Amino acid sequence: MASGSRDRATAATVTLPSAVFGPVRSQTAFEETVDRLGTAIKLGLLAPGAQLPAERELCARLGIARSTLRQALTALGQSGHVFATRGRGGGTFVSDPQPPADPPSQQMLDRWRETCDQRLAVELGVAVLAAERAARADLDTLDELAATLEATLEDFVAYRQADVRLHVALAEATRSAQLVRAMTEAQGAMTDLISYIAHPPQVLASSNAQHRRLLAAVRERDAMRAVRVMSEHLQGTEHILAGLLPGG
Amino acid sequence: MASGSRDRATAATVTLPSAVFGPVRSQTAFEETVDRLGTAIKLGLLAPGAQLPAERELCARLGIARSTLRQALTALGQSGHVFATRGRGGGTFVSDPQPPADPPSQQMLDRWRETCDQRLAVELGVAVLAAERAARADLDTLDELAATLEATLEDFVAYRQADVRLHVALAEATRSAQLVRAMTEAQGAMTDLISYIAHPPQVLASSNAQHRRLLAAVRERDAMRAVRVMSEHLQGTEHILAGLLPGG
DNA sequence: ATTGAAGGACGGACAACCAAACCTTTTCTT
DNA sequence: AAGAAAAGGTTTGGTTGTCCGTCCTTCAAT
Repeated sequence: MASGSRDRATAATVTLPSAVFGPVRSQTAFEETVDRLGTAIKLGLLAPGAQLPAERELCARLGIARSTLRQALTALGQSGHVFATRGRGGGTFVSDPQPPADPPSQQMLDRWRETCDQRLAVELGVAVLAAERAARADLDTLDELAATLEATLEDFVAYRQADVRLHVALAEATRSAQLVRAMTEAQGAMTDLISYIAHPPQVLASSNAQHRRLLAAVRERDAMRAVRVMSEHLQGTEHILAGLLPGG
Repeated sequence: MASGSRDRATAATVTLPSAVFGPVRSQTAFEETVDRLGTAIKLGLLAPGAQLPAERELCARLGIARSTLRQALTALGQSGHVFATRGRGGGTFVSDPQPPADPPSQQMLDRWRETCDQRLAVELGVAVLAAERAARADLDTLDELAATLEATLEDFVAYRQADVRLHVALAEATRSAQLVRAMTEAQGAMTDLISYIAHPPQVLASSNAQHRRLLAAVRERDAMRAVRVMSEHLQGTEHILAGLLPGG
C-alpha cells in the first residue's frame, strides 16, 4: 500500500535482496583461525616441518587470546596437521607426513561455480596490478617458481603446491595484503575442489605454457595480455569442473 | 636452528606472513548488520521511504536473533538513517532526508589504495562474467540505468547513486550472489572515499561515455573489451584520488 | 469493538572470548 | 651442577555477545 508507490524506485531483482538481507553468520575467531592456518598448511605455504611462531607471539599477531589460539592449534593437532613439542627450543610445527586431504563436501560441490567466479575476480585483479607494479625482484622470483613448477609434471600434489606458490607470489607482487589474502582463500577453496580430480601431465604442461605466457605479459607490463592469458588459464579448470559436476 | 634448514622452502616475503598470521578480528553480528544495512542505505539500494521487512522476518533472513537485529536498527535509527512506526501497518522505513554522510576517517584515507585494488578485482571479474552471462533482460535493464545516469550530470549525489546502481546491476547480471555482495561492499567503500571530492560534470560525462562503451562490449559478449573499458573507467577514479591523497 | 500485525522491552541461559596467572618440560648459559 | 630462559600446558574467573521466549504497546483494518 504505502510502500507500493515506492516500488518503482527499487529494482525488483533476485540477487540484490539476498546480498543485502542474506545471512550474516560470521565465523568465530576460533573457526577463522583454524581456517587460516589450515589453509596455509594445506596449500604448502607453511611447509611440513616449518615452525609456527610461539603461541604467545602468534596470538598477539592474530589479535586473539591465547586460549582461543590454543583451541585452534588443538584442533589442527587432532586432525594431524601440526604437532607441538614442549620445553625451551620447542614449539608448534607443521606435521611432516601431512594427513590426507578429506574429500570435498557436498556443499562445496554445490557452490563450485561461485568459488570459480570468486577466483576469477581475484586472479584478474592480480594479473592487472602485477603487470603494473611487479618489481624486478618479483619477476625473478616468479621465473624461479615457474621453473620449479615445470619440474613437477608427474606428481600432481607437488604440482598443485608449486602452482599455488606461483599464483600467491603473483599476488604478492601487487603489494596488496588484501589481495594476497583473497588469493590464498581462493586457492584454498579451489584446492578442495580439484584435489580429487585426475590431472594428466598433458593438461599440466599446457597449464605451464600459459604460466610462461602470463609471466611474459607481466614482465612487459602488458596488463591486457596478462588478463587474456589468465582468463584462458582459469577457463581450463572451469571446463574440467563443468564436465564433472552438476550445473555445468 | 632446526627450522633454519627449512627456510629455503618458504619464501621470505613481507605480505604473505601478514596474510597468514595477520589479525583475525571478526565483526560481531551486530556490527555486520549495521554495516550491511547502512551501506545499502547510503548507496541508495534501499531508497528513502522504502520499508524494510518486518523485524520478525528480517532477523530470520539475516540468521540472527531479533534482539540483535533490534540493536542494529536502534543504531541506524539514532544515526538518522531509519525510523520506525508502531502498530499495524507500521514498520521500519528508510528516512527520507538522509543524514549527511560523515567525512572519511583517517584510516579510510590511509587504505585508499587497498580499497581501489579490491574494487578493481571485483569490477574486472564482473565485467568478464557479465559479458559471458548477461541475459537479454539484463542488458535492457542496464541500458535503462545508463540512460538514467546520463540525466544526472549536475547533481553528484544523484549521479553517484545511479552509478552504483549500474555497477551493482552489472554484478547481478553475473548471477553470482557473492559478486553482488562484493560489489556493494566495494562501492560502499568507494563512496566513503569519493563523496568529499568535487566531480565536475565533464568528468561525469566522460565516465558516462565509458559506461556506454562498457555496455556495448558486454552486449557483444566481448569480455576482453569489457575488461579494457572497465579498467580505463576505474583508472579515472584512481588518478583523481592519487592526486589528492598521500601515497599517490 | 475486536483482531491482527507491527514495533518495544525484559530476563534467563549459554557460548565465545579474554585476561592473568601458574605449572611442567626442556635446553641453554654460567 | 645450578639456574635462567623459553617454550607448551592448565586453571580460573569474568565479560560480552547472542539467543530464545515472553509479554507489552500501539494502531489500522475489519
